[in-house]
Amino acid sequence: MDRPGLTPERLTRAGAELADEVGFDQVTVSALARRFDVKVPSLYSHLKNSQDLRIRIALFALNELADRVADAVAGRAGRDALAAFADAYRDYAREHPGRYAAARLRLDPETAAASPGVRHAQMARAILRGYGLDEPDATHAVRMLGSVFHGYVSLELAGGFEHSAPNALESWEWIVDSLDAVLRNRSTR
Amino acid sequence: MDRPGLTPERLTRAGAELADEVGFDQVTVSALARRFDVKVPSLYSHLKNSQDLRIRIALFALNELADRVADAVAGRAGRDALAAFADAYRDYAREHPGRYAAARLRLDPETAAASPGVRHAQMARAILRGYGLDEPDATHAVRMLGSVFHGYVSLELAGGFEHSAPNALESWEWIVDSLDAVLRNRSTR
DNA sequence: GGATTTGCCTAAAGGTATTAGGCGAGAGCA
DNA sequence: TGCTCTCGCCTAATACCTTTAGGCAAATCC
Repeated sequence: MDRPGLTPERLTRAGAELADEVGFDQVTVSALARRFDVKVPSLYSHLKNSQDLRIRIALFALNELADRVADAVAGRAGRDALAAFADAYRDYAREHPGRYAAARLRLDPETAAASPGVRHAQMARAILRGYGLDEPDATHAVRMLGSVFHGYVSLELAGGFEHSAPNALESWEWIVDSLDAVLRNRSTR
Repeated sequence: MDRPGLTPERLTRAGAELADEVGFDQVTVSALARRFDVKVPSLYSHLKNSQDLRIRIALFALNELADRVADAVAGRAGRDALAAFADAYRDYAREHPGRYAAARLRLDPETAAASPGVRHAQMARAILRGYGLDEPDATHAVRMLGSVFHGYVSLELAGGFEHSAPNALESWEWIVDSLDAVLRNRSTR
């Protein structure tokens, strides 16, 4: 009787893949057990419960996304950095819609504070340094960028831009341009 | 044996209330049956299934939100109209988080095309008329507004702005100002 | 007033989440 | 080599949600 070698890490990764295939809300302990060809209760030695699984997937996705964004913006500044950040964000969501949905899971404050989510905020601030914004403008700007990126990607993934011209990429570039213009205008320099 | 007088409309409205109380993803046929003090299968004479219930709640919420927005922007133009639109949107989401979540339910294309969602797009376009945008800028702008409003409200409802200064309202106003500035800049007039 | 329709009910099957407890295989030790 | 212990997956069982099939009684219609 071969043991499948379940670990929280393998389960999390498989859960992330499952999310991309069938949607994050279809990620279930049962489906994961089927994927490993084990019985459902076997997973409960490695996972606290169903919500624990979802949180692990969310943290996994946040980390992966933060890595991508960090990589994309490295060595860039100003408009370049903004566009790289934006594209990294959108591309990740398009490649991994289930993981992206997972990354939006509401985390309790302690978990969130210790999560890779803080890396995201730091990177957004780093990009804004190029625009010379003082507080509280910098915070407002971080929130605006987060809102636009998340909002656009959500609407695009939901199919909101599928059946009308112009295509989603054109609007995305127009919007990134607009954000760049706003930030330059807000600059105190 | 008094009959509770179930109808799809009453079930939908009660479902919307339930969503605001316990969250849209906790809205279940069982919970609704409990609320009416009837047995679960009784609801299946009035609802096709669980998904049908969710769709009805989504359409209900979309309609209600469109009414609110229409009311808010009536008689306004330019920056005034934009702010009224934005605030109506945000206020609805804060008052009715469950219904707001319902309104984000992904609808199949036919349902969406016949849904109150089209009213939303029309109202957004109406507001943009005041800014004198030609196509395709107008479409880009509609998408940008939708993204920002939806993104901001999602992040705020998820508690993203709770534990940091400045407060969510200040950022909201800063962002609406920024949008107004962008749109004025994009104007061909 | 009798037939029909309507509206909620019981019964039943299937899926997911979760806990409790069992059993066998491999690790450590003599 | 043989004993013990632990670990990892298993069976059993409970509970809740969804959905279908079919029954029964009250309301409605002629």
